[in-house]
Amino acid sequence: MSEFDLGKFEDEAHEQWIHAFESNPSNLEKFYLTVAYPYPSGAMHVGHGRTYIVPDVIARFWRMKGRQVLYPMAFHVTGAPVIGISKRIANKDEKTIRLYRDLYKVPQNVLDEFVDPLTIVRHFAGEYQRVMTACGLSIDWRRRFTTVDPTYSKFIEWQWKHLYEAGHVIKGVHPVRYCTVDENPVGDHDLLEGDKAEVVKFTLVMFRFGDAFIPTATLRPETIHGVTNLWANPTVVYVKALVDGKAWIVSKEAAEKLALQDHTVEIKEEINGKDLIDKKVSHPLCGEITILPAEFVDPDMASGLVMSVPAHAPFDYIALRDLQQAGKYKEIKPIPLIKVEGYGEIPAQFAVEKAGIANQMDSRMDALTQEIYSAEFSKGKLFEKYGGKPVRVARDDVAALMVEKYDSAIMYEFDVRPVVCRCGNRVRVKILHDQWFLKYSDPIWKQQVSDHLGNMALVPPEVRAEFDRTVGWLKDWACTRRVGLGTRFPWDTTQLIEPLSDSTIYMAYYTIAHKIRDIDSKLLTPEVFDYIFLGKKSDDLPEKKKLDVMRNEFLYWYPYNYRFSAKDLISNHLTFQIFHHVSIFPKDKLPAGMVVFGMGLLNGAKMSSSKGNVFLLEDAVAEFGADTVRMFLMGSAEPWQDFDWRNELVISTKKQIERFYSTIMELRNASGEPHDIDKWLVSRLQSHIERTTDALNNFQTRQALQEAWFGIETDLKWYRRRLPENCEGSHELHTLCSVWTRLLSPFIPFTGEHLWKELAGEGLVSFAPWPVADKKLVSPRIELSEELLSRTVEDIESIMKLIQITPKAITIALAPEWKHEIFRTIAQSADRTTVIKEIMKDDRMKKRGKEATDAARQCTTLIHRLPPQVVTPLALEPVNEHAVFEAAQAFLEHEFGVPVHITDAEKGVHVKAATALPFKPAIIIE
RNA sequence: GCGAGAAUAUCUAAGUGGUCAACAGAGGCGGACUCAAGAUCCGUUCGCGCAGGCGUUCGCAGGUUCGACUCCUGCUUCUCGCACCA
Repeated sequence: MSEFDLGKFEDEAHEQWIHAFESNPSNLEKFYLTVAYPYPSGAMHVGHGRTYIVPDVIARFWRMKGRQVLYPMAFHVTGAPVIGISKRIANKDEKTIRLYRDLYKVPQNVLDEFVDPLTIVRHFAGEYQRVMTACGLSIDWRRRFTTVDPTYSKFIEWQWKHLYEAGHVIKGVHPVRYCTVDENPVGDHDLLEGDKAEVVKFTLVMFRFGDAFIPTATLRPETIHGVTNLWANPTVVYVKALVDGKAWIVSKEAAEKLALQDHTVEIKEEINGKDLIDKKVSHPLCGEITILPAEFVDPDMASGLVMSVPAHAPFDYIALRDLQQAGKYKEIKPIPLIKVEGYGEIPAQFAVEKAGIANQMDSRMDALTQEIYSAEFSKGKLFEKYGGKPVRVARDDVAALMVEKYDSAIMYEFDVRPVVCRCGNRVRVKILHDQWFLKYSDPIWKQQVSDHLGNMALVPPEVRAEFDRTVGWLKDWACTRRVGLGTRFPWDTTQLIEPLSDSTIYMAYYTIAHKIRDIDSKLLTPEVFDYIFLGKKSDDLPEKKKLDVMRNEFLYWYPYNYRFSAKDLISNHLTFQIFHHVSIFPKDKLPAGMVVFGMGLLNGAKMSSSKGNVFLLEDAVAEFGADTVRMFLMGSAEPWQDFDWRNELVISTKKQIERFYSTIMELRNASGEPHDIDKWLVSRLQSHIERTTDALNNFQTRQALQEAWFGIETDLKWYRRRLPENCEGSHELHTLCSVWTRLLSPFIPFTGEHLWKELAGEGLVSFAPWPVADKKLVSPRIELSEELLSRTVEDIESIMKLIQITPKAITIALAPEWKHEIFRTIAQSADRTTVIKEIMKDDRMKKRGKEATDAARQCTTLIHRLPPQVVTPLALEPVNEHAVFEAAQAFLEHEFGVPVHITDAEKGVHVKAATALPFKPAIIIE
């Protein structure tokens, strides 16, 4: 007999699986599932493991159910991250090198090559395939591709041609985070600081100052009527600059920013902040006012100069109050212009005084400012003399008016600062021209997506709300980039197609990925793809025969049945791909379903490569075995729940597999004659088959394992206990071994293959038929009898534990027929509260008096306590309790080591016998 | 702040109106086996109880109901997303 050796099982299986999962169109019904392909910039950890093992278990399940299953894999290598990584490695950045050398264990000679970004993704793509294979993923690797393959680029170009023709691709202007040193837009992952910063749109209110303008930046242009002064910082150096030909006075920083935002800026002279103080400026909407000094004015905030509305801005109010308390500018009074319920005449004053704020350094100032802004925006109304409009309306009206008539401009700025690039430089807002967008805001397109989403199977169903919301909320998506790897944008080849936008319909590409390689990418015109995917015929298509083969592959496999992905992709990728599908493919080729996963934790903390809190998948497989890793990941939580990897739990999973293995090895040769209890075991097995199948149909890997593993194991324990002494199991057990091995093999395929051979199964277990429950083998009566017996055994045990005497004999007293009658009447009645009265109308019961009412009351309680699957059959037909216990007498005597008597409760053996009820005999221990 | 979910015993976690002191697993404790360890098996794991029982529990506070872990309202805490990017 061979030892339990996962490593050996793995070697054996790999040898047999080499080309086993390559999948071609056939006569069988297909099942096509895909999972979001990885961006291979580092090594796989156990969290990735689950992402790809869940679909594998499902793939293996459907394969055994007789479907032609396709599970393909590719690598997403477009985008910017590896560019940054290779730069950092070239710059000998310690942190990056440590991550790759020590955590990901990249050999030095390979690491040296990483200065070229493509080698990084190529290296890890190879690693991914190796580790995925080690995990036993049943992938058709012939279809592997990367998103920079020339043929793939042609496919993307074809897709974009359609999107463009459908009017979904539009050109626009877009403010981005921009690093002036790198001369590139900056993504989230390239920020040292300020990753939460948002770009906000300020209105520059232009105050006339001699021959120049002083622009002040504000989010609240409607408050212009309440401006009492400007604020300038006396310690800051300002500049006079020609902006688009007009003289502006702004901070030095602001001049730089404006140059990035569609303005020509020519600096003429420097002006010290203190020279501006007490100077007069004017604006048509508020007249002449004075520039006052304030230290809180930040030269790096927008224009570096602000207008002061002390009636409505707490900062302005306090700054003015401070100056006035020092005896200056006493003549300036706050000018209220907005009425807002609950904030008195002058909201800023009201709020500051209510909060008891002493000076501008108070930490509550920001919160207070926010509070007043929100209150005024949601409930405030301008005074009648200023138009009387609600603030939310007036704000946009005034802004538009100012731009139109009073020389105002727009300036973009971050709401949180500083924002710092990884290179150490400050990030600015730059307006990009020639920016292309996917018009996800298009209501017609949205509607098509919503309509189709309604037809899709979403797992778990709760995610539907989030999808619906995402579709409603999506705005236009900037879909071109200036840096990174990827396909050139057809209408502006200096730009690249953005990485999320080139990954929306690649599931269709898998169907032809292994064939299209044979065709020179130069021949891959849009007409070629039109033919393959849409069936549009056109003249002189190249390589027509090959195209027909691909057309057939596509028609066979598409649409995919299920797409798997982690839940964080709902708000982008998973929704994008529906947009693109509905735009390009006909209705019968639109995706059928999606399964959304939870996230992974490691020892209770979030997994994160950068924090070093990861456990590499390869190490896990080497340490515990692939089957152990698979079974643990599938069994610890359902796919959509978050899971937690803990080594000690994984170890016990390994023991379970070992126990399963040795049980099968032990049982497979049993050859005894069948006993009654075999019928019970076989009957129970059918329901385990059914429940495991149901669970996997619903992607519930945990539920399936509970049934297929613990469910069967528990029954087997009872079976062995019930087996007569000196009896080995019957040959029925061989069937059980075969069924059990097949039920578990999607989870533990390596052990499965090995055992399948030991059981002399035909071919590979990976392709063996999935067990089907046989209704003929289900016998509810036997299960019910066994239930009665096991409940009685439990009762005896619990009594024995309590009374702590050494028993000499046990008597089981069975309830008389009239109690069964009462039980049935109650169990069948709709209203269990009044049924007692009905029963007592019967003369036979009346004669028994209190004894009968007591029995009725006890039966009611009992019926409530028993599970419905017990009560329902009992209501129709009682169990022959005599027969059950007499057949089990030897078993009971063996269990308890004393003589067991079975008798009728009414034979007067003991007072306790009176407590006997149907399905709950009285127990007398002496 | 906005949107989507979640909260159950030591931990993971099942449970959508009476099958519930609450499936299952892990861990702990006790025992059997053993020279010993591991593995395996058995028992126990809210409190009380020398007869199969009783009491108090499922984030917090209320409510609906004959009856609530399950339904409703409010609160608290946690996770995910909120975009120019994998």
